[in-house]
Amino acid sequence: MFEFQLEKTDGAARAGTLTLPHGTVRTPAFMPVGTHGAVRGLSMEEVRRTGAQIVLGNTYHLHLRPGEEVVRALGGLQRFTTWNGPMLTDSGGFQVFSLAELRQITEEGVTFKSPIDGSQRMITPERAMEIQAALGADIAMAFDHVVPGQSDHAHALEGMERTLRWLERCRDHHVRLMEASATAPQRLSAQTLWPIIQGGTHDDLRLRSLEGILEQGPWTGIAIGGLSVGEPKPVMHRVLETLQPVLPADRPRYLMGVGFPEDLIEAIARGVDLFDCVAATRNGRHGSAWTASGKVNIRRADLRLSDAPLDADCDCETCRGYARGYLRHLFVVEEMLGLRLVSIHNVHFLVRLGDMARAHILAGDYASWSREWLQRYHGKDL
RNA sequence: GGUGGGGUGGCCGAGUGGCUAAAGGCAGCAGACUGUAAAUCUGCCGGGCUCAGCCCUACGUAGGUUCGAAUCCUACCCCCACCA
Repeated sequence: MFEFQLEKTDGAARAGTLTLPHGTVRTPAFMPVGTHGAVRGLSMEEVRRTGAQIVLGNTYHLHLRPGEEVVRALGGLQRFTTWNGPMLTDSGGFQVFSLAELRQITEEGVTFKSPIDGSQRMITPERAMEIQAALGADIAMAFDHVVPGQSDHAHALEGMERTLRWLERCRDHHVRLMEASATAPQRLSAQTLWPIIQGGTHDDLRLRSLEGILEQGPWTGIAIGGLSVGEPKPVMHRVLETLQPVLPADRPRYLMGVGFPEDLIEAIARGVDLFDCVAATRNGRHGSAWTASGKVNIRRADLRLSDAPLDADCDCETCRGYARGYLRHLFVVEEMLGLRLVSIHNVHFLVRLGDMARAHILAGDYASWSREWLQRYHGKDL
């Protein structure tokens, strides 16, 4: 039920198929982020039409609202959201990083001051597993401790070791929950747990993190966390290169929170199979669109009379039907359709990028194709 | 015709003698965003230059008082309200 078949490698790049209870995912693949159980601005029907194969949800946010028991009562996240396909929930570990001012870390877990009503919420590794079990996604993520990209060795070590200790608790509790769930009346489908490599920008810590993870058991997939959190791109590339040869080849690798189109291209070249990132939808809402020839700010004045689609090479709903001049107009008048249309395009753009990469890995020409792709992308901004 | 209120940068709107090229907002222009506290945030926004500075032009119009005026005085023009 949690199988990964590696179909082809091309250099370090890989094409595979991940089989999950709710469907299969052909990799490399971009996973749109649906924090609150919705990919911001899009209907699940629209998400499907972008070609997305798997969608994320977030433990922290869904725990606060509507509460995991509500989701469980309504049939689990897949049914609740009408996505009905493969899903993955993030553990709330990223909020340890992004809500740094509102939380306190102890060995037991993390206390968050809810930005919604100010109430104190404790998330422990065990709680993160319980919440995710109730949400019922195919893949649950371990509760980790993300440190900023510029963290020194000592701080990165602290986060990495804590993540490792928490992983053990996550794993033990997850096993218990799955056993209990097998006989429970409100049984949701099986769920797998993925560990997360931490260690900041320090290669030795990254390797120790992976080593510790592999000691704790066989996993159906492994995630790389704590990247693109403020460190320079070449540093991220170096960390991926360090991990690539020692990661188990027969397991999918998920680079968390990445990324921009160029990041996908570079990370795929370094052996990554799965991605997620909020940039597609956030930038979409902010009027920034990705195209084959670079980034376009759709509010730009010189697009006023443009009759061209956002991206001439794109076959998404937005590009098939709408001109840049009209999209610009929608942003200028703050019509919400504009936010949605550019978000749809951006999500489709990354999904399609994954598809194209896969095709070229299968064809064995990923290196030359990606070089040309990057050249065109960085060439000029219009 | 009378009485009262008011005319400030593209728009709205602070400002009653120097610290005012003039608060703030809007509009406009440009940019940022990476496991979503984000349909958000940042910068520019009278003109010109040999630009951390300098020079023009500016607070209805014209004149005056003053070392110095968007701010005080006089006249005129226009707008609003009420009364005839």
